[in-house]
Amino acid sequence: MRSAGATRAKRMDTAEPMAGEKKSRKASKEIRKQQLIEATIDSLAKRGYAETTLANVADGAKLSRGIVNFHFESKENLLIATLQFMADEYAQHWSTALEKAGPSAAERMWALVAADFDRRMTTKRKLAAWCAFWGEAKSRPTYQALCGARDLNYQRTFEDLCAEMRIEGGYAYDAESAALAICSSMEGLWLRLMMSDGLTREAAHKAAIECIIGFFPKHIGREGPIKT
Amino acid sequence: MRSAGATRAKRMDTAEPMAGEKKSRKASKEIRKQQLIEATIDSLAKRGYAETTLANVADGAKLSRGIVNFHFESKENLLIATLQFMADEYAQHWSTALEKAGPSAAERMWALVAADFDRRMTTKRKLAAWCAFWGEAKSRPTYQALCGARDLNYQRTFEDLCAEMRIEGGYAYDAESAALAICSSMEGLWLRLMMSDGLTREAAHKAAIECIIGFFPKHIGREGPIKT
DNA sequence: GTATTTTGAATGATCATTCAGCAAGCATCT
DNA sequence: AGATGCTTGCTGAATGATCATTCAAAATAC
Repeated sequence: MRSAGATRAKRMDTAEPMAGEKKSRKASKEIRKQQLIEATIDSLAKRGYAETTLANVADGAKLSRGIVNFHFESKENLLIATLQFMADEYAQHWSTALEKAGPSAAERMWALVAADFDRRMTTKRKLAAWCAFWGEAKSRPTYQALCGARDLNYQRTFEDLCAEMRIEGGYAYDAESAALAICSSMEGLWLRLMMSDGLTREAAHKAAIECIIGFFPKHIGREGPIKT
Repeated sequence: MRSAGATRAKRMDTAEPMAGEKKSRKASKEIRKQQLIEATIDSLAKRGYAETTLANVADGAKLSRGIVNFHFESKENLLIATLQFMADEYAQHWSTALEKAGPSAAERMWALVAADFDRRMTTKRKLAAWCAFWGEAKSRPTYQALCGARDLNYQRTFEDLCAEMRIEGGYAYDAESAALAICSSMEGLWLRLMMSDGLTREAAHKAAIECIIGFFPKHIGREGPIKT
C-alpha cells in the first residue's frame, strides 16, 4: 500500500489550485467522495455487487480501510451515492443531447437514441455497474426508486415524441406501446453489450435505429431523421 | 421450524408412487435437490443475490442448515444448478411453443413472442431470479456462459425467421439487426416487468407485438400472423 | 443388521463498523 | 518568521456479526 504522503501529494497535484480557505477543504471532501464512488463503480464492474467489499473499494482508491465509513457512514450509503451519481450523469447526458437536437420530433428522437449509445455511456465498466444494481433492485426499494427515476422522465419524453410523430404520420399503434418497446429495446441492448463480447456498440446502435425506423418509417431513415 | 417427519410426509404425498426399490432412493434425491432449487429461486426473488444465504434456502425448504452442502457440496454449485434449471426450463418452453406453431415464419415468430410472455414464464419470482443472475453474470464466467447459452439458439432461430420474412417481404434492413432489436426488446421488457409494478404482462406483450409489426408489416398484424 | 439421509452445533473465514491515535491544514499569537 | 493550539482528514488494528462449511450423532430407509 502507498503511504499517506504519496496519496496526498497526488491529490494536491490534480485538485484545484485552492483559492479560498474554506473552499479548499470542502472541495477536498467532495473530491474524495467522488474518488470513492469511482472506485466503487470499478469494483462493481470487476467483481459484481455481491463480491464488492469496502476493502476492495478502499484499495481501489489507494486509501485505507476505514475511509468509506468516514465519508459515507455505511456501505449502503456509498452504494446509494454511487447509483445516484450514475443516474444523475445519465439524466444529464440525455438532457443535454435533447437540448442540442433540432426542433422536430424525429430529430429529437434520433438524438436521444444516439445519446444512449454514446461511447461515454456504453463503457463496459458503466454497463456492468448498472446491471449490478438492476440485479439487486427488485429486493431493495431504494435502488428500485433510483433506477425507476432514471426512466420516468426519459420514458415520458419518449412517449411525447412518439405521440407527436404518430399523429403526424397516422401510425396505427398507441404511443405508449411504441415508447415502451423502443425504450425496452435499448435497455435490452445495453444488457447484451455488457454480457456478450461479440456485440459492438455500433451494431447495437444500428439495431436500435432499425427499431425506430420500424415504428416511424415516414419520419426516420437509416441515415437520420427525414427532413420534410 | 417444522419437524422432519412432517416434511417427509408432505414429500411422499406429492412425489411419485415409488415403484422400484433403487429408483425410489434416487428419485428422493432428485426431488430433494429440486426442492432446494425452488427454495433458492424464492430467496433470489425475495432477497436478491447478495442477501441469499444457505440458511435462507434451507429455511425456505423447511430443512436443516447443513442440507445444501450435503446435496450440492457448495453454495456455488447450488446457484449454478439453479441457473441451469431455469435455462433448461426456458429453452424447453420456447422449443415446445415452436413445435406447436404453424409452418410459416410469421406464425412461428408470433408463437415465440407469445411464449416469452406466457404467464408461466413472467412470474415476478422467475423474472427476479433471472435478473439476479444477470447482475452477477459479468463477473462470473459460469453464469455468463449459462445466460449466453440461453440466447444462442433462441437468437439464431429468431435470425432465421427474420431472414425468411425479409426475403419474402423485401424489407430493407438486415436480418441480424432485426433479430437483435426484437430479442433485446423482449429482454428489456422482462426487466421492466420485474422492476416496475405499473407494467402488466399484457401491456408488455402488446409492446413486443408492435415491435415485430414494425419490422414485418406484411407478415404480422395486431391480431396475429397474416395468412396469405 | 447396514447404508443413506438429515440434523444442528461447532469452526473458521470474511467483512462492515468502530475508534483511538496520528498527520496535515490553518489561524492566532509572539 | 516561528511557535502553539485547534479542526479536519485519515489510518489501521480491534471488534463483533454473519455466514459457508464440516462433521459427529441421530433418524430413517432398506
